[in-house]
Amino acid sequence: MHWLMKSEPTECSIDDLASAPAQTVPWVGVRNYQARNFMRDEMRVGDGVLFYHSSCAEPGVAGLAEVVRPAYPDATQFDPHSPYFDPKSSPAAPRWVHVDVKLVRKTRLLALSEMRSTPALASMQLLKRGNRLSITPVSAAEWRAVLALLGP
DNA sequence: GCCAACGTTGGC
DNA sequence: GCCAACGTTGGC
Repeated sequence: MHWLMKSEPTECSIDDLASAPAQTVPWVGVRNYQARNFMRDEMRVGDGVLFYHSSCAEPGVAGLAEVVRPAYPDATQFDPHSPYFDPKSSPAAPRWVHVDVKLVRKTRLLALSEMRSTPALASMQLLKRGNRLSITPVSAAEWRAVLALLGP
């Protein structure tokens, strides 16, 4: 399958991903059940990821990545000093899990505005009104259309 | 900074 | 289980 994953560049940008050890980051901090369930139940190693910059001056797809580790417990939920701390979770019954994501390649920025004006992408969940979900599935056709826009 | 959209919380 | 209040997301 294919996915779109949002990241605020001030938290983790495509360049941060590129300079991370093994160009891989743990996708910690997701605190939404739908997004968690996608990672826990549906993501497989090798799945393609559109790395999307959100909450910034130029929102859009900034690169391609892939899932390299299946879901496992998010350590930040147990850390009282973390902004992602969840007092209702416990190591015995972890509530939040996440995958690891590895860079495939940085791309040109495919701006949200360009995505909106591309008919082949009109079905993307990202573009639906009121969408806030930080992880959304991308269909095979949408994936191909994005790759075509991004070029080699 | 605004605000629409949506998820979560908690009283009842 | 309902639903109002509140908090968050995220583009603009």
